[in-house]
Amino acid sequence: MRLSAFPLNTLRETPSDAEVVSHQLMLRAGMIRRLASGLYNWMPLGFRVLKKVEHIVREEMERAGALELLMPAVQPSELWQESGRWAEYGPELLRMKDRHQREFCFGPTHEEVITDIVRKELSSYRQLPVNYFQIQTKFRDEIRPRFGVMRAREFLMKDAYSFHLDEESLREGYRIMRNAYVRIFDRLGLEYRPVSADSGAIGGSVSEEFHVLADSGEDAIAFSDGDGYAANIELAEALPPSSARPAAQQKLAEIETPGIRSIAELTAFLSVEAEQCVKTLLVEGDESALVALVLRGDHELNPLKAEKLDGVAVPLRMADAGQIGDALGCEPGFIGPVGLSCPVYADHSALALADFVCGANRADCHLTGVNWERDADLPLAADLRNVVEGDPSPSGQGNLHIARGIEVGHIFQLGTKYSAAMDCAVLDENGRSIHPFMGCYGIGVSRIVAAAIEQNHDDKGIIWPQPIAPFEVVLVPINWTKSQRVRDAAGKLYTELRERGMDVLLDDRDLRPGVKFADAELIGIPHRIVIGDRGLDAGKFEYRYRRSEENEDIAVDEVFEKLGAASAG
RNA sequence: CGGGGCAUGGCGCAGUCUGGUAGCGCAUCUGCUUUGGGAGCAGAGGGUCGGCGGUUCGAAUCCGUCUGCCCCGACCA
Repeated sequence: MRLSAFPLNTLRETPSDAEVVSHQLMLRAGMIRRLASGLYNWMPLGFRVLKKVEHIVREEMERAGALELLMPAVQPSELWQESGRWAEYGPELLRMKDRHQREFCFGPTHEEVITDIVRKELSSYRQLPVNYFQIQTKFRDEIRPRFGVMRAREFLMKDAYSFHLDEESLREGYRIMRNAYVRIFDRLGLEYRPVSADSGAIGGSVSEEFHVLADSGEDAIAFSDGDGYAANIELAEALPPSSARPAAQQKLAEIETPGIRSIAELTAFLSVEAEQCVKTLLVEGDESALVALVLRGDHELNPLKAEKLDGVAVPLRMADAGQIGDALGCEPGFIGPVGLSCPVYADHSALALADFVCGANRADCHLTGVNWERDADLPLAADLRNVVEGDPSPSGQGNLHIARGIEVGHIFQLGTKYSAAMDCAVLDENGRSIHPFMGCYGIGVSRIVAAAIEQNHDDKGIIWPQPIAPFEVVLVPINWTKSQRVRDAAGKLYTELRERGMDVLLDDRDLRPGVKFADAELIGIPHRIVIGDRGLDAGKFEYRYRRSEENEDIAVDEVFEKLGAASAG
């Protein structure tokens, strides 16, 4: 591509409403333009990247034996009524009516449609297993779209659905998809991790997410330094402390703590460690009005774990100040486990404390020297907290570390939820009708583009991994308009590189070199070759790798070798 | 949905408090000079100041209303 024929609208200034670096750089590089909240135009430069990601995903899906098809983005409500999700799915589902007042939705996912296809098309176990996939625009009406295409409402997704005669076949199909995902993310050139994940309301037993590691990631993941254990922090189990609870030493005392509501304020006020304090959260119960959850002061509640406790309402709802006032006669900020009449769960770590500090269930008062059994009834023990850096791994090997990740893929063993609800059946070898076991496998194609930038950028701009770079190499001729030799040399190199199948960008604009360098760095082209009279005198081009700080003079006939070697590495 | 904020040329902003008919930087266009890290000079184009209504001799500015967008809220015990 000649840049003189490619409108490249780069911005020197950062648009004010872009918060994360990928969003800023995608706007500055002219890859995307916002159309409305959560809706983006993919400009030619950005679309090239999107297509490259899509291409790798498609190739590996096909290699794994999946069959590509295309389902409508708009789906009739009837199918969603059948699965029960028309009612279950909240306002994230964009619903609409056609001119005959029939209800439709813009598909956020396609389990219903694919199940409908399979029940109509397949009738024998001989046709299983099968895996269908599509790469298609999805819409989810996010509460708060943000971070550009990272959390957009409309986005490009690869979704695949497999159908199996039995669970063993499902596990095999899942394993094949998992391997395909590993190949995909390897090929994309990203640092990533597959982690165990919550299968949530969708059901099924096994589910893994693929995360691109980046400090700005919205998810926290925990992984062990002792073995391959890795899990979303939502799921990572916190093991109970190995040491027994120490004996009580202090007496119970009530102290005045006017206006001291948070653990941070309490530790400053009393000069105690957060680890010696306990916080008591009240959540709504499904039978009793409220349920108390007790955590060590330095720990965070894991809402997913709390939701799974008997007696806790789903979804988890924190009690508000009014409910707390009615039940305890005090405000939030002064709650403690002593003398509570509602069901109480305590995290293992909180339960292992002696002589701890907690709220007194009276305004502006806390208790010190509190001990379980002596002062407060022994609560039910549970794992309630998020794991923290250094916790022992639940795998029994090593300690946990916490990293941040961007979820770019999610694979599930679904089971028969949809095939049963929608009565999708085939005959098995005994002539009996069975509901196939299903797996589903998603990849956020457009999100991968943003995630790649989050992981690969510097203060000058994007640094594309070569497999998804919009162009692999940029040629920067110096003094293009005036120097015939530069034009000849650059033109020749451009043609030769293209003949070798490379994506080449020739910056033939009549601009000063500084502008061209800055643009090339901003849009993140991995390889740069500068062609100038100065170098041509010596029979050399100047080569620079995007990640490098230094130039390298290479002989004219070394270019192909250089780029070949660089692309291989 | 609740709280806060913003809306002025393609982008980033000033002007609003204190009403007098719109300005700066970047970008764009023309000419000349310049050509190894976002050039210089000279000139030019582009804005119903988000919409509607009101107050006023006069509104970007004051009042009301609507719309759009952004941020925070889901860990407070």
